[in-house]
Amino acid sequence: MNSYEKIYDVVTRIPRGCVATYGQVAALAGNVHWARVVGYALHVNPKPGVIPCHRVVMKDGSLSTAFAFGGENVQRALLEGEGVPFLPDGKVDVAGCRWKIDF
DNA sequence: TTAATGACCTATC
DNA sequence: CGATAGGCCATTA
Repeated sequence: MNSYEKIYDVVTRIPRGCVATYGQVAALAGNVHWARVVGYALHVNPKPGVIPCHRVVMKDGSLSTAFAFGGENVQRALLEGEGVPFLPDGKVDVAGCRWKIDF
């Protein structure tokens, strides 16, 4: 589906050391209402290893607690490994690491 | 085609 | 601030 392709493309374009929210990815994909669809697309994750799902977080910076690809701690470790700072709340420092579109 | 599901977001109490 | 309800869209059965 083209919708998924767009979502995957956007997620793959997320630079290392940055995080994007579902809503933002959805907005970049073309529709802000695709927030749920983005989650669904990542849930299918037909291209593991190619799609950095760990860079996609909630609007608040929290990680996906419902269906982490292997555990929230793993996602946190991956992000930390890429240079993404974490807050004591266990959330990503979205305030300083939010993906900024570079046109 | 209809109904149900989902890794969301916003508003309200 | 925590919990609940509703809305949004695409995919699947």
